[in-house]
Amino acid sequence: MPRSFLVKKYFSNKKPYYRESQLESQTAFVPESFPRAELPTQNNSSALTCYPASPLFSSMDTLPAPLSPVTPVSLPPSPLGPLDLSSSPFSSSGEEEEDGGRTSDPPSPDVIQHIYHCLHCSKSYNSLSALSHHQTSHHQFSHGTALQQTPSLPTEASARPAFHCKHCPKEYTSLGALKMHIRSHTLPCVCPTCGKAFSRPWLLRGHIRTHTGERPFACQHCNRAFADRSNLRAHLQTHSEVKKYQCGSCSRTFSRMSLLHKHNASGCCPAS
DNA sequence: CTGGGGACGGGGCCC
DNA sequence: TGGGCCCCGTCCCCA
Repeated sequence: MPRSFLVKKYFSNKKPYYRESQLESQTAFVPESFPRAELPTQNNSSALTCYPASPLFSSMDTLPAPLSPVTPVSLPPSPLGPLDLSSSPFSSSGEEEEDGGRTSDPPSPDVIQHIYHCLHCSKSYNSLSALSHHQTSHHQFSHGTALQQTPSLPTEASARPAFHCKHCPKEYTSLGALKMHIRSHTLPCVCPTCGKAFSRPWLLRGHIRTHTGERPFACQHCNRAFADRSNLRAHLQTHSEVKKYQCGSCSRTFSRMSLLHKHNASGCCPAS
């Protein structure tokens, strides 16, 4: 089960897998559908090239105190109006970095959109007033019901803000989560050896181990060592009599979820 | 086909 | 608030 607690996934869960052939073509691992995720290439020859403070996020860091979408008063048309992410280096021209202070450019509400969801139904609105207007219909309706556990009058607190990613359909309940997610599109951390880009520095460090051969995670039970802690954890399962993932039908255990899935797919548990 | 390893993505937690 | 790390998970490859 994915641990995507905060994200709604509307499309395939298939994750990008970067083949060796893609590594050879350094542009291949930047999905073309995300044109902003262009790799900074000029500094690739430097030691460890990572751009955690890319102008994109600098822009986001300079956000005014986040205007809560549930603020009951004077909600601007775009809660993130001053935010201009279009001036990121991932836009068509990095020269537009200097554009950060310009006010002529409209904000980019398509980068981060605040959507006000009705808690009573699935409808969404881009303004609190529209949501409030809509929710009056629920208010009127609830008067005729016996439901008393929730306030019949819609409150601002019931308007749940959502932060939408421009690059994909995902939405998040916090700006921080969205910013973290956006890194998976911008891929600011670039391997100096092969040019492969990663969303986070520690992912890059793990990748660099594939070049250096470093394996800091040693198994206590055998002489194997791993570059990745998760792989060590999976390996430790092989030393266990009773493995972590158990078939619900035959009680057979497996070291990995994927093996259990394969087992189920093979027909042991057709019902489940 | 199965089991295991390699590589990596991503959200949550902690500092 | 952001970075580092943890944990869980997936996908692919190979023996």
